Amino acid sequence: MAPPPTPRALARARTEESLLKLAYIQLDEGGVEALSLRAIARDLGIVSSAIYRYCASRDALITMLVIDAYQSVGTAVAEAEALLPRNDYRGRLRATIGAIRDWALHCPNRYALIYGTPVPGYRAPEDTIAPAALVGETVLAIAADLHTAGYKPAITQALKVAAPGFTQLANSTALSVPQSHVPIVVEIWTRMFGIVSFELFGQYVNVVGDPDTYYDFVADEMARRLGAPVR
Amino acid sequence: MAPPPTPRALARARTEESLLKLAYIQLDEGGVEALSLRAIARDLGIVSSAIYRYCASRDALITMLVIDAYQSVGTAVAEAEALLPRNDYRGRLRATIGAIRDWALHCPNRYALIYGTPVPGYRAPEDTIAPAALVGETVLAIAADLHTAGYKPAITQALKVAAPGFTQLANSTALSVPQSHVPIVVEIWTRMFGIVSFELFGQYVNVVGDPDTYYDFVADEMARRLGAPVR
DNA sequence: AAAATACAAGAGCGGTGCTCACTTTTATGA
DNA sequence: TCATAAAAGTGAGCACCGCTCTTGTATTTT
Repeated sequence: MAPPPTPRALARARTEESLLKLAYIQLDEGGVEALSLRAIARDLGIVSSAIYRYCASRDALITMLVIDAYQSVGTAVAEAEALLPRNDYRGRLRATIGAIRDWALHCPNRYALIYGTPVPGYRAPEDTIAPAALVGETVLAIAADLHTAGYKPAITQALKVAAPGFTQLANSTALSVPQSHVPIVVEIWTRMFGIVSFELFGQYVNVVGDPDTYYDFVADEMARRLGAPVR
Repeated sequence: MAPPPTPRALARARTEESLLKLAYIQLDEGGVEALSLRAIARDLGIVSSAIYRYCASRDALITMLVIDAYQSVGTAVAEAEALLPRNDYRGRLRATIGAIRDWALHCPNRYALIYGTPVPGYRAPEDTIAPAALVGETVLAIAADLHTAGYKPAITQALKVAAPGFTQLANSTALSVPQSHVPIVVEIWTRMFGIVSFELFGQYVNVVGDPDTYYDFVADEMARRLGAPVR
């Protein structure tokens, strides 16, 4: 079925790979703004106009990086969270936010790319939706396990908050989370990135003196919020 | 004491004002990326190099806009929150996050400027610290009033989270908030911007179906978190 | 009135994204 | 096998950007 790849196809694959690698170097070193197709072409040993054989536009390049970044952080989170015993709910939450944080500190510009200001004029294409849901899925799984184990969050009112995406996710992944818990999951999911963003974007400078302790603090709060037993 | 302003000084003041006005138009219409000193010079009827008489660099321009934006949102929040009865804590929290949200939706690019990705290479100068604290001050005041009124948040553990900035703020403004409540204030303050950022930056697309209800929901949660009586 | 200061102009440097006409290389089907 | 089509690469060019530097002019200040 698969015909042997022609030399040209191989060369293209190599070039595309190098292109992405160079793009990441630029991104990591100087943020989105530093992304320059001309510079990539130069490093690729190619004339500036030839780069458009491999990349329709600067925005297209950014989209590739966005998707890749979502997958990267999603995987990092899933792996970190998977290391903990399933019934250590607080630990799993701590691992989740900790993995987000570590990933973000490790490649801040990639984090900013997906959780910071959307790049101007750039509308996220459909392709980014699925990978963007990865971390939410992890949180949802923790909530589902809690529910299965019989732990209940303190739902003090029956506010019907429509959360179509997460509800759909819960259904499609066969995670058993009651409808009424979904907004809480959205809340927790939001809080995780809110905290990491504030730390990374400098809002915590002179505000939070000891981030590690603070992360422990908020992880406990999240666990409590979801009804998990806390040490 | 004030010598009569010379014609030249008047002209300069006028030019500086127009410059800022034009900068805001660019910012509002196209985001930070659209900020172009050359374009401003053009609109100002001035040659491109002459703009540097009024603005040391593009970064300097951005700094002006950043400070102004912090003050703008801080004022909007303070005014909205001031309208509510002092003992309607839940309402005050709702008004605070609501004002942030309204302001952000009204001028999304200004919001992104201060709460989104820090602009590349740009380090926030000292001048931005004070105005950046305005919203935090409002939240702190609500917490202080709650404390004075005898309401207590559920502090379940004596986690010592250093929050120098807020603590200092509490002292300097003579707001009576016990040390142990400060991390909770930081948490609430973070949550507010986390939610607005997620909405504004598109993370809630296909996730939160009804933002208004969701904001009501989270405001209740914040009130409860701070120990306020909820309807 | 003279000297110092502020403002404006214009040319220029090196950089960007992107297009277009063109040549060269590679793959494929008659 | 060989012509033809498709893909890759070239180089010139357009319109923009931030920023610098020199030169000339207008306004203040001494």
